[in-house]
Amino acid sequence: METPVLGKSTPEGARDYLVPSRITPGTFFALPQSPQLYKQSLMISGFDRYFQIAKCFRDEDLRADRQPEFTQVDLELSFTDRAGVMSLTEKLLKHLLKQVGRSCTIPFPRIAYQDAILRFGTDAPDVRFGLEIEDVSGLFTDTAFTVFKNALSSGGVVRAINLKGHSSALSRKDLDDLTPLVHSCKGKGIAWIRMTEDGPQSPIIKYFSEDESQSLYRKLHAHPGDVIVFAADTEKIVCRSLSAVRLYLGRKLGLIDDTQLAFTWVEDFPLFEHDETGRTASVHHPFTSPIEADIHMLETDPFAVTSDAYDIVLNGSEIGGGSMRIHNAELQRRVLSILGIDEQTSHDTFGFLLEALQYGAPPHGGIALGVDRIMMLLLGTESIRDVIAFPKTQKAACLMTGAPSLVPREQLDELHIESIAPDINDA
RNA sequence: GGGGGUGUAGCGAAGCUGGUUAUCGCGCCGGCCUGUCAAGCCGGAGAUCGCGGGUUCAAUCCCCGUCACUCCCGCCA
Repeated sequence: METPVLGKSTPEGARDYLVPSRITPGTFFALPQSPQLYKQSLMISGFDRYFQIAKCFRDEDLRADRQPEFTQVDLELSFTDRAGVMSLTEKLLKHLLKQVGRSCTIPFPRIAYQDAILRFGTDAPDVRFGLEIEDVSGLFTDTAFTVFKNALSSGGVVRAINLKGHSSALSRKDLDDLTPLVHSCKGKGIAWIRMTEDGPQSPIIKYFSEDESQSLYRKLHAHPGDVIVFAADTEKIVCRSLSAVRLYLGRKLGLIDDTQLAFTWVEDFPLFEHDETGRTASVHHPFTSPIEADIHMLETDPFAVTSDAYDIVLNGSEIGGGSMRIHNAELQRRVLSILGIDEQTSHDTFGFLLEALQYGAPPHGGIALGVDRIMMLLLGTESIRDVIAFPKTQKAACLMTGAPSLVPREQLDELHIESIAPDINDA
């Protein structure tokens, strides 16, 4: 099934690519960030299966694994559930791997979002190696060590990784080299303790009480030959920092088997989060269903509500994500209302969906898999642009054709557009 | 918007602390040889060292600026 590319701009999610309408002055189409609303409409209208190899567009800054136009295998099923989508996806990927002479065992392991964040510091964990993170905040509630004390008293956390048995492989300089890495994650620094036969060596150990040290070693099962690294800050910064440290050291210590394909499901995401301005936003998108058991606390405790969404991760890269969708108009209204999207805006933007839901929609859900990222991982390349013909540069330009480019003023006039950018009309 | 890296022949790279004709591989051109199959041998062309400025007797190398590409943070699923 194919769906339109010229669609409607929606307030949620990434920045849209806009296309001006010549026929209706002053109005714009948006290129799809995903065919989400179309495929749901198809389910509601009675198609029980859908798939599409879909081009998607998101006007955000680029990364090694991200460019603004990309390709998804987009699929949706009615009368299914999370297990149904997961099972289908696993079979699809297994089949795909077979075609290219690789293999995997299904079902894939699953990890809850909160566990992923705690143990790996990220919702896209690379599970090919250990070096897992442990929370040690509880051991330092009354600590004299100001760095930990300040982090904890302002609501932060102290977490650590025990680099078991790697002490001899890590010089003092190696440990000091972690500092700039942590700085790049907005962290203030990183502390470490080296466990030796002659006792712990560390610039910070002198600030710990005997109790603190002992319970720390017990909790982390620390023995001579180990090195413990710490971060203390807000949870977000600690996770980001230790995740970066973990990956860096995993590579440096040669712990990552790059012939391995380690798939993981990440599930039980929260339904909502605070966006940068502190407002309530969808973690996934506004059509994601909460799990049945949490619906009752949507209004009373929205941030505790778990969503029926799932991501699939391969070797530490998110290669797809999906969810069960809301198939009830009333529930959809409640969620939009919690997101602060007023009745009028809901109606103007998603009215067609709300109306369709009213006629009785089947339970449905699906997933979208990132084709470019999967290709990148299967080929072992380091950039998504290695597997895209005519890729965009980091400034989202096409070097070969020179797009984007200036256009003659007449063309703008026809589209009822006037540019405020300097020199734009001199093409 | 912020931080880091890179820019040397068509392509991929080397060039230590500034010092005579900027090096190597692949490719290209010419010749020789050859039962080819990623051939071999000999010879050759090809570089405003991203661009602009500065320091210096002397700059690919140091400094400032600028452009491009790239990695990361913000942003994005």
